[in-house]
Amino acid sequence: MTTRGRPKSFCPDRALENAMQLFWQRGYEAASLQDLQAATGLSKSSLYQTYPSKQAWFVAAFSRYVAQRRALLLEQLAASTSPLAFIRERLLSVLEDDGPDGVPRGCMLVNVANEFSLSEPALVPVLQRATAGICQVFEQALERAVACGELSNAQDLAARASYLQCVMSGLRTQVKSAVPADSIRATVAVVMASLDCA
Amino acid sequence: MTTRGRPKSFCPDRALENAMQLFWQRGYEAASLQDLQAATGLSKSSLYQTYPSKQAWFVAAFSRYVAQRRALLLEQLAASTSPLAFIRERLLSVLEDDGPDGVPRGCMLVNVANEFSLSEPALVPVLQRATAGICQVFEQALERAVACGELSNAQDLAARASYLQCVMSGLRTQVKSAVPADSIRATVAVVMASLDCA
DNA sequence: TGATTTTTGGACTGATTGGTTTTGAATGGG
DNA sequence: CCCATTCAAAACCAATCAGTCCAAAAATCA
Repeated sequence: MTTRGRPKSFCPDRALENAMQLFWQRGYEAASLQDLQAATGLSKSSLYQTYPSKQAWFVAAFSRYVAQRRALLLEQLAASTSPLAFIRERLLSVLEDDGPDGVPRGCMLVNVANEFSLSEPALVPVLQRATAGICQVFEQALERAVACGELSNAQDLAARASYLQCVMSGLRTQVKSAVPADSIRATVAVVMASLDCA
Repeated sequence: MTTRGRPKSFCPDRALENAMQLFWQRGYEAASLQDLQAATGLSKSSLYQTYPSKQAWFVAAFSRYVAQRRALLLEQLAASTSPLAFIRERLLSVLEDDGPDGVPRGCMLVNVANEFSLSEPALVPVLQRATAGICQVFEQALERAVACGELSNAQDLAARASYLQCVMSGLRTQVKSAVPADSIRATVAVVMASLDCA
């Protein structure tokens, strides 16, 4: 059972990464097969041999994004000395999110949720788990904040985590609505002040 | 200068309302001209005689939505005895937002912002003004809350208004991510508690 | 009646969509 | 050498897209 025939001449992982970047930036509908070819560098034949459809490419790319993003957040949290600073930085990061064309890419989770609403049953559980995953990271951050004395109110951390995820999504939409950066920063300040209120 | 020839047999306002409902539910790209014909009841010829392109129909429909929504919010605020209750009700209303197909329509402002990011220059000022308009309503509500003693902290009302608009958008995205209703309600509770913290 | 205008509906364009199939060369292992 | 596999490029598919155009019917006014 060894490999026979001509070996793959491209890296499937790299191809998927590039596809992910494409779908992230353009969404599903707006990204055509031509775009997908250009992004991955693969021919149409190779595309359809790797995944059987555009949809399959998309769900693979989206899953990749979800895993990557959660991992990145956890990494940033671990690297941060102050949990609250971590949260503030994450919220403020929506301001530096421009894609190569100067248009904010946003968070692919938010993008996908808004493009499909709940009309694609296959995506619903993925979306649900992904959102919950992000909330978990925020909850972990809040727990640490309590542990290190940055946060006095230790109740309902899960609710506050979901609240933070909600605010994050809202900020992303505001950025895409051309809300001025000062306003975004002011909102972040309100949110940070709200975290420690009785 | 009297009217000559066959009179219009349809109501342009009704047609635009129906077009608005369509674009609200489906977005711009996903709504085809056939859908637009079906929704408005107009023939293709009449469609293109009323507005010169699909884009023109869309911006007209979107402008209509923006005006209508702001008016509705102001009306609800005026009808409400408690400004804070008004805010809570608006936030919770994201839970009752299903379209005819059981899929949440969301807020057309949020939908448009996420579909186009900032890639359509013609939409940017419309989006910006519309978002600011919603914020104004929330700011008015906060002012009233201060006036009637429901809110003790009277500082930075504009920032808190933008914050509420942000939360609203975030909640809409969470609904489209299949976040459970209980979690939504918990988040709303956190937000309401945050409004009055020092 | 005649002039004018809007109606509908269908034919038609040219481009693009996602997807299939074919072809023939490249590249390996057995 | 032979077989298996993969490659890229192109042809091809039916469907759909937004948009244009035309013709004939219908409805009003002068």
